[in-house]
Formats: sequence, C-alpha cells, structure tokens
Amino acid sequence: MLEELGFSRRTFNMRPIPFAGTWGTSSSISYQLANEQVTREGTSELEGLSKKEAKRKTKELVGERAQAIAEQIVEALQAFDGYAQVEANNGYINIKFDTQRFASRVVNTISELGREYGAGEPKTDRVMVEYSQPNTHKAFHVGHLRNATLGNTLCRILKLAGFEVHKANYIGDIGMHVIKCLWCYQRFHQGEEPEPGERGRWLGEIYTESDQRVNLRQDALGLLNELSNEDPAFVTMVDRMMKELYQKHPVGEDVAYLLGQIANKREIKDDAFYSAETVPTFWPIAGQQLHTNLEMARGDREQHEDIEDEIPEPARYEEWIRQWKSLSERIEWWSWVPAWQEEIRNEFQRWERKDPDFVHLWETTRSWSMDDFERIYRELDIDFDTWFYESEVEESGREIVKELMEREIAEISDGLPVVKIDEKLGLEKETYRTMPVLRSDGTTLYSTKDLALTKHKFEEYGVDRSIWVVDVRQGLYFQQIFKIMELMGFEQAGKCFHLGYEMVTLPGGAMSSRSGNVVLYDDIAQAVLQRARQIIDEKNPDLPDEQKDDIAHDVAIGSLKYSMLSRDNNRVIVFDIEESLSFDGHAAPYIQYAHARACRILEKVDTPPSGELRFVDLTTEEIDLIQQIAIFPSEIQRAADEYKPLYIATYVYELAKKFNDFYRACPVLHAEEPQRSARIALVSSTRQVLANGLDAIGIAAPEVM
RNA sequence: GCGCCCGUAGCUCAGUGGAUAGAGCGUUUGGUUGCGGACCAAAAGGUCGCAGGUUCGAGUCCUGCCGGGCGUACCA
Repeated sequence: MLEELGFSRRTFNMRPIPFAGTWGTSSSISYQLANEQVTREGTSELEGLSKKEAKRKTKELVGERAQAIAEQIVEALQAFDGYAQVEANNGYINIKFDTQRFASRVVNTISELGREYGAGEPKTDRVMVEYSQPNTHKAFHVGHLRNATLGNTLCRILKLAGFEVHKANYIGDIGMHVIKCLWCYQRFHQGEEPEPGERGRWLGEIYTESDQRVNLRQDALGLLNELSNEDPAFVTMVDRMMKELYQKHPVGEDVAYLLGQIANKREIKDDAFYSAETVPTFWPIAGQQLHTNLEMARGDREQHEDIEDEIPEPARYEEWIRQWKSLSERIEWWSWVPAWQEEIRNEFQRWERKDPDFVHLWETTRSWSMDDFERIYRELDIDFDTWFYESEVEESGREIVKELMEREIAEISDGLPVVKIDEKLGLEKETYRTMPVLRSDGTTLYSTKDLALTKHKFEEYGVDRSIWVVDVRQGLYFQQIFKIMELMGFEQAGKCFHLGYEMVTLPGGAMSSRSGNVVLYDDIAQAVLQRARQIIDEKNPDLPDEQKDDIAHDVAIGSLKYSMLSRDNNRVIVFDIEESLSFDGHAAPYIQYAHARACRILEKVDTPPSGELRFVDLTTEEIDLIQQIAIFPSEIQRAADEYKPLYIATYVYELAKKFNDFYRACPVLHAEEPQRSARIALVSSTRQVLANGLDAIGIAAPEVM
C-alpha cells in the first residue's frame, strides 16, 4: 500500500492510541517517512541558518509533512474494510477498531478460556529458579519475604507464560552462622528448650546473642571510631576524658594509645591494647561525655556560635547514646572475646569430624528452624519442587576444589585455595578478581558449596536455563561462580542468570539482627493480620468467624506480598510498618475489593446471559476496561521475558482501577437489554482476569471481604 | 581506585524512543431516593539531579559530572 503512494515498503509499527475512550491502534510511521522526504529534498530552506535554527526548522518541516503524509495514507486506507474509523491526527495515523466486534471477541475468549486466559504457548525451555534460601538457626525477616515473594511470583509468571519451571529452595543449614548459634546454645543456654512453635524464633535470638558476643569488640570500637570522626566535641574533650581514665586505670600505654588515636582520628584497633580492662573502664566516661555533648547540642546554640556548624544534631547524639547504652550492657564481655572466638573455631572442628553429640544437636535444632519455615511457606502459599541443603554439598564441594587444584584452575595463595579469575581469563583490568574456595583451616565456604550445587544442577537436572533469585549485593559473587564454571568447561554457565534485588531497609537504616534493627516476619504478619481482622469486623460483622479469619489472612498476606512486588527489584524498599498496616490506595486490598465487588454483582444475576452479546453504545469506561483485559496475555509474556513481576503487579492494579471507574459509571443490573447482558459478561470477564492476575502474583482473590 | 544500583510532585513510587510525564499517601473541597464508601470526583503540587551528545522526536539511549546506597580474597 505504501508503495502505491510512492514510498518504500516497510512494516507498520503499531501501538495503542494513548487517549482514554478510544480503542484502536496508531502508527507514527508518517514521521519516519516525512523525515526521509525532508532529508532527501535537500536543505535550501536551511541555508544561512545557524545549527540550532536549522534543527528547529527541520522539526517544523517534518511535523507538517508528517501530518500531510498521514492524511494521504488515511485516504488510501479508507478503501479497506474492517475498521470503524481511520483518521490522521497530529501526524499520527489512528485506526480505530469496530468496538462491537472486538469487545465481544475479547469477552468470549475469556469466557471460553477461564482460568487459562493469559497462558502462553508452551515453550520448550526448562527453567530452574532457586529462591528463598533461608538460613536455619536465624530469624526469618521481611528481607527474606521479599526474596520468597519475588522468586515465587517469577515462577508463577514463567509457568503461565508457557515455560516448564522447576522451583528450588536452598537451605543454609550449615556454615559459620550455625556453628556460632550452637556454640552459644551450649555455652550459655544448655538444656533450655522453648515451646514448639517458638523454637525457630528462639534459635534466631540465640544466634543474635552469639553474634553480639563475638563482635562486641568490633562494635564498641566501631562506635568510638565513628565518634572520633564525626563528633568534634568528643575529640576536643579527649584530654579531659583521658585524665579521668588515667585516675581509674593507670595503664599508661593504653591511655596514650586511645588519646592518640582519637585526637588524630585514626582507627582504634582492639589488638593494640595491653590490658583488657582499658576499654570497659573507659566506656562509662565516654558515655558521660556523650550526654554532656547532647546537652550542649540541645542548648542555646548562640552560646557556641564559633563551632555551631560542627556540632552534630541532637538526634545523632540520641542515636549514639542508644548504641552506647546497648553496648554498655555487654561491655564486660570484652575480655572474653578472643577466647570465645577460639571456642567457635573448635566447635567448627567438631562439626568437621562429625562429633556424634554435635551432629545430634545440629539435627535437632535444624528441625526446629525447618518446622518454622514450612509453616511460613504454608501461610504464604509458596512451595518448591526441590529442596537443596548446604550440608549435603559440603563433600562434593571439597571434591570440586580438589579438581580445581588438579586442573590448576585454583592455586594456593596466602595459605588457602583460590581462583584468580582475571588472571586465568587473561584480563588486564580487574573484573572478576579472586575467589577463595576453601578456608585456610580446610572448612568449606559458601562458594565451595555453591560451586558443587551448580555442577549438580547442570548434571542431574536437564535445565536449559538457571536463575538465582538472590540479594543484589552478591552480584560479583555470582559472576565469579559462573566464570569458574565456565573455566571448568560447563557450557551451561552461559545460561546462568542472577536475578538480583535490592535490600529491604528500615527507616532507621539497614536491617541487622545484631543491633536489633529488624522486623521479623512473624511479628509483622501478626500485626497485619490483626488489623485486617479488625477491619472485616467493622465492614462485614455478620460473617461467620471462620470466614472472617480466611479473609483476614488473604487480605493481610496479600497486602504484605504486594508491598514487596510493587517496587522494581533494583530499588531499595524502606519498610514502613505504619504503611504496611494501611490497606488504602495502591495496595492489594484495593484489587481484591474490585474482585469482591464483581463477585457481588454476578451473584445477583439470576440467569446468565445467553446468545450473542451485543456491545452497543460503549462508554469510555467500558472501552478502557475491555482494552485492559485484552492485553493481559501480552503483559504476562512481557513480564516473563524481562523477569519482572512488577509489570503484573502494576497491571492488576490498573485493571482494578478501570473496573472501579466502570462500576461507578455503568449500571449493570439495572441496565436495559441488550446492554445488561453485555455488561454482565464484561463483569464476569473482568472478574476472571482479576483472579488470574492476582493468582499470577500469588495473591488470593476472596469473593467477599 | 574499580564495579553495580538509585536520583521523576511535600512523601512513597509507576512510566515499552512517540501525542498534554502519571498513580498512591498527605493537604483542601465535594459525592449513597443506583450493583458494598476498603470506593469515587475536583483542586493544589514538576528546571524528570546537572551539562553535553545521538534522534524528526529523549524521563527513556550514549558520554561526563554532582548527590546517595551497595560490593570489592578465607561472612552468607
């Protein structure tokens, strides 16, 4: 057709018309054609103009020409049948569909396919997705929730898009964290055993305590170092503080060391002290000074005009004092730390030689955590086809290291086997760096086990693609793993993909169980459930209790999941507890509510519409809604192609919004025939797509709420 | 140093090289002789971090800079 008009042949690149209430497709091809014409015809009009003016003129000419060409093409298109209307607008060619015909086609398709609507053609690729990977002996917090939700949703979308999906979990049931936890348990909590149901959480607390014990020195000095660097008042007062310290604790070398390091803002190191009493003795003095400084920061600033800018905000002092207080409770641990670290190393050796008592304790406590995880997955409606365990790949990990050494891919450096990846690849610029594959004492690292597991996945599972849903901070780590697999000659390494996601932080900063700045899944789930239940009691007091519980669960969990999915995965989520308890606006309950509303209408229909549907005099709201339900399958495909559950989270929200617009503007049950039947069918289709869409992101669609 | 990510409305965030950059929260003012008000409408709110470049056309692609976060050999 274009050739007839004297243009060269090309494909029309169509996209939806971006105006509400119109339904069809548009093309900006006229711009491309106009540009070619203008360029070809030369630049006589542009002569003598500055570069900027020439550019502006060109833009103007192209714009005019585009409109002319669009009109020309529209003229030619009028001769064809099948469109309701064709028009040239603002240089674009808009082809509007016959709404009646397309509306009934979309609605009929959905009604035929039902739960299958949105599913893609079966694909040949088998995809393995590894996600969740919680550590036993540690608490499950909202950061883990992001991973589990993202991974599970990705699996659902890939499956719907037509891929054969293999869901894998990889439990961190051994490693330094487990050893630390069990050391602390035996040393300080021997024989204690909480109620079933609380045991997993309790173990997590033991782990935190252990971590605090071992890191006491590091944490205390961390605070002092921060104060040296960021609180000028603290540094100024260091002489007076040292005088006081010297009176209480006259180990001259240590006092001089502290004085020197703080005064010169140099890092204080814990192995530089002669006496283990120095820091614990200094601690109350430092705290006193912090309180004095806080008073000063709060006080009349005019009195300190000379250093006004340098004094930190009172809020910072409050935070420092909070940290100081928390550390004060355990500062007497200082002298124990080296011995404890030694004990933990010994504990690791007990595991290495499979000491029966130790293994027994490990098995028992491990199952406490596993019971918890299984309960949480049930609550979240998240499941797996395969469960891998770190403890199962330790041996094959050692073998793979042996192989790496024999093949000279790995070498000994500083007393431990490492792979110098850049060197092996002949890269000049540092890219993959060096990866240690075993500790110098022979114990296995995370990398040791992951190499073995990856090999296992390649050899035992016939997967074409393998995806790891893991925190983005491990980006370099996975590149290293994949490169090492490549160096070993595994072709599949090219089809490995690390789907990274950013962390979940709290308003007070990054989550850290050691500092107590953490939101546990169980706590937040309970709070959200309670709130959901409370709202249902208000909105729908007559429902039976059991049903209320079910709905509260669907709404609460859905809401939590949605908050994890409605942000792009490479964006940090600042988890706000207040916000997570609000069910208004852009959140899962909004979408679920639309679904419940649709169900309500359908419930009141006595006889379902029969015969051919006639969509006459469609309103803007109806057209927008029909368009939205029509694009569901392509949205699924797009989300699967790009590994972006976010697209579907956004999509279902938009759909709910459009349904609510429709709901307000278009009476259904009170409409006249044939409109009534058509609208009932549209509500039914919309309900189906809402349900399918929510299912794709793992969120329940209750019929009543 | 090197590498990755983020910067869009007061706040939290969407945005597939294409038409007038959109939601939610918050603020102000309204809406049920209609199928559920967990809803809806209106108002106010923008140098899309800055500067170049590519393009007929850039929030979107490229380069440089600024600001923030993260990673960078025996944690996972």
